[in-house]
Amino acid sequence: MTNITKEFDKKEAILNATLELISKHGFHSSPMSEVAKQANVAAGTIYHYFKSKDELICALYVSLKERTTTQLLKNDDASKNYRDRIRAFYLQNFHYFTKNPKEFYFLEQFSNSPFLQQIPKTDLTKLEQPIYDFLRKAVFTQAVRDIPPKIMISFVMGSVGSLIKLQLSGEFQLTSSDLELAFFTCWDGIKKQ
Amino acid sequence: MTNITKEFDKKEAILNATLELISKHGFHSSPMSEVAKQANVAAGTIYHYFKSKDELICALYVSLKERTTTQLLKNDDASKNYRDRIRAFYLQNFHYFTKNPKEFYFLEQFSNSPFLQQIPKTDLTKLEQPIYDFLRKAVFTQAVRDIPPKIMISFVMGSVGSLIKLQLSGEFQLTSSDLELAFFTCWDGIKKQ
Amino acid sequence: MTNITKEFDKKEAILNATLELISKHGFHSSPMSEVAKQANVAAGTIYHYFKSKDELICALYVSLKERTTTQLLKNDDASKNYRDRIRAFYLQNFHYFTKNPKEFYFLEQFSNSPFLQQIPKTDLTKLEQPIYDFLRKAVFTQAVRDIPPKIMISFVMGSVGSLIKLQLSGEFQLTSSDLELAFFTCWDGIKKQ
Amino acid sequence: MTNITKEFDKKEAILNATLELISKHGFHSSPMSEVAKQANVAAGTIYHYFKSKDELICALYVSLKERTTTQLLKNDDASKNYRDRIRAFYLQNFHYFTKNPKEFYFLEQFSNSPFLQQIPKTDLTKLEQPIYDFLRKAVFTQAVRDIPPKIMISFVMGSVGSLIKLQLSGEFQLTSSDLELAFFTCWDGIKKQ
DNA sequence: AATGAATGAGTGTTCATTCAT
DNA sequence: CATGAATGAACACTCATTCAT
Repeated sequence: MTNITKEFDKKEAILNATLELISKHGFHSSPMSEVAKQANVAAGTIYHYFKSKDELICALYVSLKERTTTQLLKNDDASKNYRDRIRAFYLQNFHYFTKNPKEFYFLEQFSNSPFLQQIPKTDLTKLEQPIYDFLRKAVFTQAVRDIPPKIMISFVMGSVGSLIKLQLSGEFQLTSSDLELAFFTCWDGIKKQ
Repeated sequence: MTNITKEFDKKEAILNATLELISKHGFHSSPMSEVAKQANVAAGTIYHYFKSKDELICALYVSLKERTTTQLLKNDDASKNYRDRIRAFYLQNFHYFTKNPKEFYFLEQFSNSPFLQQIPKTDLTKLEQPIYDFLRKAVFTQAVRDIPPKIMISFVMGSVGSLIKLQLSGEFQLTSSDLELAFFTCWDGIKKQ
Repeated sequence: MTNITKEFDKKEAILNATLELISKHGFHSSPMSEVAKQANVAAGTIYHYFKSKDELICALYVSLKERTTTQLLKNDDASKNYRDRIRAFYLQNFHYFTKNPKEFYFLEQFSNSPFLQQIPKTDLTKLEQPIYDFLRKAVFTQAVRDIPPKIMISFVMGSVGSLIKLQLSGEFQLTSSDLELAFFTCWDGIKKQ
Repeated sequence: MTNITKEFDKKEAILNATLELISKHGFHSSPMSEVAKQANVAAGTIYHYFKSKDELICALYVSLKERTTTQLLKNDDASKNYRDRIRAFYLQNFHYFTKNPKEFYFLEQFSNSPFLQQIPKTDLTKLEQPIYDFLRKAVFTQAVRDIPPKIMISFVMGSVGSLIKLQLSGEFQLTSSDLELAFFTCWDGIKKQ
């Protein structure tokens, strides 16, 4: 048990160190030796858990994507109407990432980089499935505007992602009523007209 | 004149080569030696025009940002109403970047990377000024919903950017009616309610 | 023990290689790649032991300075009179460096170069302390002419250094009686008049 | 005439710039491009006057050596006795170089570097001839101790050179009586005993 | 499993030198 | 004569990865 825990700790420590460094310094400027230092392990140890730097980075992406997806939907209450459910999702999205900027920065960097192509399409689909299902169902149950689900998702995620960037950039501090207003703007676009 | 043209050509060739490589392979995996090869110049020549790799990349960002900003607004017709003007901007945005994916990929990578912090805030403000002015005026003239301009811009740019990514990802080909629908979704969110 | 020896050997090998090359070819014309080759290590290995080329060169200077200072005084016999002690020091100086010309060439090059300024003053003082103490005591005990010790040291070291250069230049082979004569010349200058 | 003057000026400017840079930064860290900038000429222009960097550096050495040799002997008065003539030479040596530290630093760096080997032996001999002759004659006329002239010169030049270094190092400011004392020390060593 | 010294290919950059103008 | 853009070999240094311990 101790060993398993230790191993777990070590792998986790490496992933955390990678997140820490890449979110701050980018893929380049995050050498494995620094990751090792930050994780308090030897450089060689990383290669017990990950075949290469690329694989480490991709593993971190997958792991974060799973975690954040769960987090974004964790307050979802299927008994409520879609307006409230989407509102909760929208606000949770904003709050989770503004409270966890490292994860946001890493995910943004990754998904805008050629690294993304290293993740098999099927894996990507699976990772995005929960959110995709959530919003697609809203479309299919005619709770929102009749529009291809992919476009709907793209619209919602793009607008809230952009809002998070605005907040994290520090050039504009959103109040809770700003946030409410932002949600209205989104909702008024996607609701059944 | 010949000299000016030549110099211009060489600097331009380096910038183009950088765009080509980084949009495809990322900042890492785009060594200066490859940039030189692609631009048909000697490695050392790059350093006549740019002090370092970082500066080259930043210069490319500024140059692209200026060009694309102009492009996005080039069809703007102040005599029309804001709905039509914003629609034209929205569609032009989509068309320009889906036709110039390299520029889109580069700009996305750059603005999600720590490189962005190397651009002075004042320069960034200046670069975004035209689009900021355009949309802010829409708010101030009460042509659209009364919402902080920064949030409005973030909303519009985020949603269209996300749409461009969807199209470029290849997983969904938007028809022109899809696009029209997407604009409605955006417009219905931001119009005066 | 094996590890310690090995590590010691490698660091030592790098320092020796550096001495070899710089004494022969100067700071420029002694690339790190050549140092690596000469030391039978990989180029990168040098950077395990030294942060940069400058630091390697400075470390070599300090190490040589310590070693040679010890060597120059190793035959000193405090029970003898100062004339004999200084004579022994003078001759030992000549013999040590004419037998170890690489060390002489390196030290001369270094201490006449801007590199010297990279060594903190306090470190320099400490390195020169043993010889300074030796000659200063000769002044203070009134064994030699009453003259500021710094000037005395400068005089003695300058004259013997110059003699070593003459010998190493190959344009004049000093016999042992030449050497004795040279010491007389020095001694007659510094002795109590 | 204008052209000749100009050319002269330019060559001189290049030599001065080289002296300036190398005395301060060493051979390495004195790139030709900097020399050109400092001399207010184009990089290519240097190659009209000097075949290569090495040749430029050697030419500077020869030129400085000629100039300084003349300077060191310029106050020599053959009508005086050798004690006074050597004293004048000794003091002039000290004063000239403490007032022209760049020349001292350059000459020291050069003559302790492998560059020296690029100067043909015969040229070196010729350059040192005036001083050699001066001191050799003192030996031959039995004005000073009977000692091989080479050793005598080496002794005198070494001791005064070392004194100059002491002064320029800033760690000891010699008063004029210190200087006088230093000369006594030298003279008492070389005078007829 | 874990280490971290060692590797060496590869990187960004420099700089002596050339040559078209 | 003079320029300075252009060259590209060479340099200092980095860093993902390996492997003996």
